[in-house]
Amino acid sequence: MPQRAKKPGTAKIRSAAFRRIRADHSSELAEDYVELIADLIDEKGEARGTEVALRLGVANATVVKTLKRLQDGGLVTQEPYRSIFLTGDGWKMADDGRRKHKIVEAFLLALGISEETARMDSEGIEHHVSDETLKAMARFLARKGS
Amino acid sequence: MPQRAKKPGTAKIRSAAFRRIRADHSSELAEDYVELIADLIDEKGEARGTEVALRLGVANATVVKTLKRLQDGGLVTQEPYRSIFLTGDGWKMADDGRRKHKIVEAFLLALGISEETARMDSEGIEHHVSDETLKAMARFLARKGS
DNA sequence: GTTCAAGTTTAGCATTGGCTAAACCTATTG
DNA sequence: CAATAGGTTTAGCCAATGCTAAACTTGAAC
Repeated sequence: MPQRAKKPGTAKIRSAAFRRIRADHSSELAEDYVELIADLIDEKGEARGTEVALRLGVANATVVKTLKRLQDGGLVTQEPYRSIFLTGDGWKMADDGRRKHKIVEAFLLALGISEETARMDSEGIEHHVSDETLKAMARFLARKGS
Repeated sequence: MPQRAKKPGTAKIRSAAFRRIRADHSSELAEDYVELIADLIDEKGEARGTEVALRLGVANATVVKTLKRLQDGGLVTQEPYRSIFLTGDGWKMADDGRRKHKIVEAFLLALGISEETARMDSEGIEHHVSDETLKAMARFLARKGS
C-alpha cells in the first residue's frame, strides 16, 4: 500500500516546527499578560487585576490564577488586594514583546492592511515570528520608509 | 493615582483580538491534524495514527484522543485499528489550510527569509492570518513575481 | 466609625492536550 | 495456522486555562 516518502528529512523538521509552536503557546499567554501589565502601568500608573481581565476578555478568577503562575515564574510580584508589578524579567519580556508587536503591526500596515486588521492579526502573529523574520520585516519597513 | 485613559474604545478592541486568538488556538490543532492527514493520504495513500504522531512530535495516545474529538467534530472518520479518513468538511478545512500555508510560506520566502525559517514560521503564523492579510500577501507575491 | 459597593480571592468544576504503561488487535512470517 | 512484532487503543495521570458562585477586603461616603 504506502509507497516510500520522497523526502526523508522532512518529517523531523516538521515535527520540530510543531514542537516549537507548542512551546510558543505556553509562553504566549505570559507575554500577553506582561505586555498588558506594562501598558497599564505606563498608561494609568498601575495595573489592577480587573482591568487586565477586562482587556483580555477573561474572568477575574482566571487572571488571579494566571498571575499566580506568573509570580511563580518570576515575572510579576503582587500582594493580596494590591496592584500588580513586573519584575526585572517581567519588564524585559514586556519590552521585547512590545518591540516585536510594534514591528509586526507596522509591517502589516505597510503591506496595506487596515488598522483594525493589523491590530488583530499582529496580536496573534507576534508570538510566532522568529528573529530572522522580524529582522526581514524591519528591513522591509526601513526600505519602504526611505 | 490613575489618570484617565486616552482612547476609550481601545480596550474593547484589544479584548476582541485576544478572544479571537483563543478561538484560533482551539481550531489550530484541528487544522494541523487535518492538513497533515491530507498530506499523508496524498503522499502515501493512507494516514496512520503512528505517522501522524511521528510528524507532529506527540505520543500515540495523544493522537488517538485528539482524533476522537475531531471525529465528534465531524472532520475525520475512523474504524478501530484502521487508517484515518477525512470527511467533506475535513477536506475543506485541509485544503483551506494548505492554501493558506502555501501563501504564507511563499510570502516569507519572497521577503528573503531562509527556507528553514520560512517553514517553521509559516506553520505558526498560518493560523493567525486573516483573509485580508492573506490577500495582501498574495498581492505582494503577484507584484513581486511579475 | 459603620456601612456598602466595588474589587479581589477562593473553591470547585470542565475541557484540552500532553504523557506513560499496559492491554489489545492485525498481519506477516515461518 | 501459531507465534510474534508492531501498530493501536485504553486507563489513568498531570498541568494549563477557562468558567461561576461564594466569600472576603478595602476604601469611600455618610
